[in-house]
Amino acid sequence: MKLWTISELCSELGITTRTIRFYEDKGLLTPERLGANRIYSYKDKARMQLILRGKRLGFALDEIKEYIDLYDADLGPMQREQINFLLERVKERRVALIKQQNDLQEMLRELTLIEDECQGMLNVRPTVKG
Amino acid sequence: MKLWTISELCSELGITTRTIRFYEDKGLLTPERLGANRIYSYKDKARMQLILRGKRLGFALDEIKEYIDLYDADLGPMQREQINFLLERVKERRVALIKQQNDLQEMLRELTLIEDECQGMLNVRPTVKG
DNA sequence: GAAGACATTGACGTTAACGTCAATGTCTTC
DNA sequence: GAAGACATTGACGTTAACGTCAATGTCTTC
Repeated sequence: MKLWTISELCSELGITTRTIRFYEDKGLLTPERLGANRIYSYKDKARMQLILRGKRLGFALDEIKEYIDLYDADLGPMQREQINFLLERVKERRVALIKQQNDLQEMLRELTLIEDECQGMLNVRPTVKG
Repeated sequence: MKLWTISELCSELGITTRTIRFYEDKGLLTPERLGANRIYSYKDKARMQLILRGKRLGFALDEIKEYIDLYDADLGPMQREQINFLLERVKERRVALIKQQNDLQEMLRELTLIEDECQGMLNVRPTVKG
């Protein structure tokens, strides 16, 4: 079972040690310790990847934390009401993500239009002076 | 041809006047003036909507500005080389957006899994005490 | 013409997400 | 055992994206 030091994990993920410690302060992950030193497991790495994906999608760390909380909620000891509550949160998230997906597709369409326009300009005739 | 005052446009877009003035400072839009007062045209509104969409997608104002610059670049007076340069930028953007789209779909898949798991827990049996 | 409603331009404040630097500890290596 | 390499915990600094507040102007309305 593979383990990482902080600098190993950071270089694999392309972030700084400051960042990962900052996330720990914010309660986004809780690595084991070997003495004073942090030791990261595969699970920690996966969690960091979730966080970084959230960032790429433009979420704030608070929102990412909420997502992670949904992600590793333990349904076992939950009451029906709690599960229903969680389900609601999940559905809200889904709605927001689908909105974002629409925005994205719209933007991609626009880029395609611009691209076509550029290609059109380039294909009119190789050079004017001909 | 419809025109807006700053507070009209802001309330339609759900933002504050501070925000729109801030964007103007950053060079993201340049409304007309009637005396000292800003007057917004339909084009300004459309541009603001582009900006807000960019924000929803998690872009920084700098990136949004670059996008807008692509968006209303005037190809007419451009040299072939300039158009090719612009094309490159557009393609870079497209690559980044498609990455983001993949991230989004992955997250949606995960949400679906969580949702199913919740539904599963709820459907086992209505209540335990039966 | 005084009172509101709305606008303007500074300018300083605030929060999130880190960067940076100092002081200190531990572990290997020559 | 001194020198690096890597780690730790503060703590203060920085940047983006606004919020807030003061001073002031203009325009309507009673």
